[in-house]
Amino acid sequence: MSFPRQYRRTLTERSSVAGDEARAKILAIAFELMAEKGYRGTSIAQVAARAGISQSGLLHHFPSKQDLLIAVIDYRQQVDSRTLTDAAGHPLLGWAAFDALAELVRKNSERPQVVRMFSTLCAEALDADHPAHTWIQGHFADGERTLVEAIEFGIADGTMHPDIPPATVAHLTLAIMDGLQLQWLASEGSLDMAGEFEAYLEYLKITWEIVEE
Amino acid sequence: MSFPRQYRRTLTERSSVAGDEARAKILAIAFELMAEKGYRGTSIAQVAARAGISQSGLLHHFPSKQDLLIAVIDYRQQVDSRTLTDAAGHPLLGWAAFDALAELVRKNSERPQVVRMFSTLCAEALDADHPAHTWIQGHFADGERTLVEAIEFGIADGTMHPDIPPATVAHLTLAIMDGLQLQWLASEGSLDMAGEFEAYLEYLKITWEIVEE
DNA sequence: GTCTATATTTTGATAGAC
DNA sequence: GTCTATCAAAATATAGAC
Repeated sequence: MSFPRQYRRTLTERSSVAGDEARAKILAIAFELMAEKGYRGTSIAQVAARAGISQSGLLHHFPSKQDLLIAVIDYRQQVDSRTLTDAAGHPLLGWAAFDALAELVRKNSERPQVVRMFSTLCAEALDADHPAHTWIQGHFADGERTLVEAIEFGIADGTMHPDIPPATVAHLTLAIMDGLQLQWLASEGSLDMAGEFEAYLEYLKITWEIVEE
Repeated sequence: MSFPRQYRRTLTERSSVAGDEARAKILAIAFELMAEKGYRGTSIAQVAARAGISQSGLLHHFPSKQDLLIAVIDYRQQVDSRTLTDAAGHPLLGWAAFDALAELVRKNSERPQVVRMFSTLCAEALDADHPAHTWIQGHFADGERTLVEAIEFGIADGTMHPDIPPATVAHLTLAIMDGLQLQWLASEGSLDMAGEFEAYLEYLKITWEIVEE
């Protein structure tokens, strides 16, 4: 299949290599800066300066500071997606979901920037006036729902004890992840975040796992 | 015992009622505002306006924005002190320390402002350039040390299983507290933070408590 | 102890040339 | 697509009167 020449031309022009490179560079620097200083602590002038572009040059790609924030959040979303899904895109259920979380924590312990971005923006976005407030509420709600479903499957499955309280274990598990991130960042990486989470998972299995004999 | 008149006079003047009231009002409003918007998101003009005083009037009591932040952190420190100590000021040890934490979580679940202040400033202060960076590092280090000592006492005491890993359990317990706070704030109080922490404590005791027969 | 006035930067954003 | 020039508002802080 081939496009008529005028459409081909349009496509080429819209995604010019130089343009995308500039956009990507701005986005990467905004990500880094907002991870460290938050949305409120980051100015578009700082981002522009580090990206080696003028402030107006930046605003050509992202018309406002909020647009830049949205792009940063979207980028993080992409980086993390499919973590709790299998190769076919189906959600992981039962203990597989918890093992995937342990895998995610291990992955995160090698990218402080991504962890920092979440911890910083998450706390900042607790404020109802923050542009990412809705995002963070959805993030927590999604996390809880996903884990609750995974646990309910584990009960039905016969691999988790029927007395396990799904919502409580979901809350505690997500709390451990977020809380360990704070300690890990504050300790400048000296805390073994992945190891501690795996220890938690081990105790969880001792308490609630049902193993076939 | 009585002071010579000139000293008495000095003491009276230094802590004039009107002055302390203004200071206290400014402090309360700064606390509230920084809890919501963080240090970077709060301007001294906003604090002054809400306190019904001019910007310069505020700066008479707190010479700079940083001084205001330090006062806010000190104030929180006072509110929370003696939580892990008994009436005589001695540290609580063994399971008593964990029970005191559960009590603290229950108390916190009735003062969102205090919780919000910690969660917001904690994340903001992860940045090495933040004026409260040293404070937050000390906060985490203190928390870990206190809990590790409490657990080691419990082992020596014979009330905790000798295989309990003190540092890991300390990290997980503090992580649960901080992580639950984020979820609780994001859910606008609909999550039962105290109940979930007590559930965690129950599992912890099932796993590690040694009960006399 | 509180005020008005002011200085100096920095902020987010726009207009318009190239 | 990137720039310079510019704007209006907001920021922290100081000086000095009362």
